[in-house]
Amino acid sequence: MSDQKSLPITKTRDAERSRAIILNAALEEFALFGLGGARIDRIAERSKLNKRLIYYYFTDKDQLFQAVLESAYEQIRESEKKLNLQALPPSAAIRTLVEFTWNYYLAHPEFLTLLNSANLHKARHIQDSPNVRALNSPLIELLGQILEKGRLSGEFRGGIDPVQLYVSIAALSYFYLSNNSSLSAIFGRDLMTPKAKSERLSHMCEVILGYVLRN
Amino acid sequence: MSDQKSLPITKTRDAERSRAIILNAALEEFALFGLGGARIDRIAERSKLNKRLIYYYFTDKDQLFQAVLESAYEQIRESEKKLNLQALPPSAAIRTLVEFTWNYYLAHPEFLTLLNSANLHKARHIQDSPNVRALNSPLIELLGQILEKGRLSGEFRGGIDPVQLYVSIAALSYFYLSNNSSLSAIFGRDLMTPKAKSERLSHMCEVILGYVLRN
DNA sequence: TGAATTATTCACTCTTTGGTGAATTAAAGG
DNA sequence: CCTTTAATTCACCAAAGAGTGAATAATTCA
Repeated sequence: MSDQKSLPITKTRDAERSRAIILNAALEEFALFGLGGARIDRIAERSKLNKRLIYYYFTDKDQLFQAVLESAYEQIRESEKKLNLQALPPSAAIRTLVEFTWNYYLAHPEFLTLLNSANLHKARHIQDSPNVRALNSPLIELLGQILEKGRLSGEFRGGIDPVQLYVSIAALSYFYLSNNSSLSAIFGRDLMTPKAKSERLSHMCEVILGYVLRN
Repeated sequence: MSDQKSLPITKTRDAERSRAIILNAALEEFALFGLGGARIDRIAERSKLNKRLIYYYFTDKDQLFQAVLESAYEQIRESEKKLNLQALPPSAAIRTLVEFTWNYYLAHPEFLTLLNSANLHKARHIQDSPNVRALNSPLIELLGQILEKGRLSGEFRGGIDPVQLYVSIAALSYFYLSNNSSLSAIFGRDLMTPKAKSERLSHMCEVILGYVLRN
């Protein structure tokens, strides 16, 4: 009935939406190819928006990358908040943190790749971002409290630096997942089967809890 | 006295030498910028050899990268061999391995960056390289023996998977060093001061030994 | 409804980049 | 030596890639 001959589809405009779409497409691209390998033209294709828009919103490739990083950090911090670790007994809190870290990285492999790119560039994009630095992991403080609580109750050993512990917890998951391809190739063993993954999680819990628990 | 006017410096030729120079220049470049960010022209400049030579010896960028990877793996395997862990008592052997890993990564930051690039590309270059895969870490077998020896003497707990342990030992050093820039930025604390490094090493030894030792 | 503003598209450009064909020069072998 | 072979240089290209000026169309606001 309606006359579709000239298709006068008036395209709706929405800056917020476009920005978000671009950010998401860029996240995919950077995660897949790294900062150096990412292509702005491909990000445009992915987002199905005009390339010029990317520059309109983000100025250049580096600032786009920085925005992507900021958004990725916001997301993980957001998830961390929901953990509600202070409510748990110390050892359960630590175990929960190990599991959370593992599951988060598993569900967000882009985060790992992104961080690798950021570090290849000496974290310049993070240093330039007050936003990310402000997110200054409140988790560390919380972890400090948990360790102290555990120590007072006699469960935990004393003298643990929360930063060292946090880094170690992250390290055990991060390295396994980020380097999974090369490790699998070298050991000639698929490290991503359900069984392998579950074994890894158990191992990591044993290592970390074995360390924090007295005895 | 001698007539230097026409500088008839006849350039000596040496395929092996040129190959090695290129490989080294490529290692630097890839380590600095990653596979995607590396520039063949820059590798030519670094090596002070003609760009065409790079293609003459290595065919293309990917094969050059693969050759660099192979060489890097050969080197670390070579160093590992010199450790002579079998001669040590089990717990000393484990501690030595932790220290070696840390020191090697510290002395060869290129190795970390290289591996990150390889993994970004799903370790395609490793899978395509029989050479690297053949280097199939004899360390794992050795580590298995050490664990068994420790278990029999009652020092170590049982049921430890050498691969998991190896991955964890590598992880603790690798993550700290590879992500040092972003971690330093986020925690607002320089993780590469001599003090910080020595604390990290102690921490890692405690974590790993705390895990393997019975009790 | 019309003017001002903001979002989007179009059409380019200037460089860089991986890669190559063919000439040239040194070393090796007879 | 002289010829053959292997190492090195030269000049070049087509494609890709980051980035931009200016036109256009939707929205907002008066």
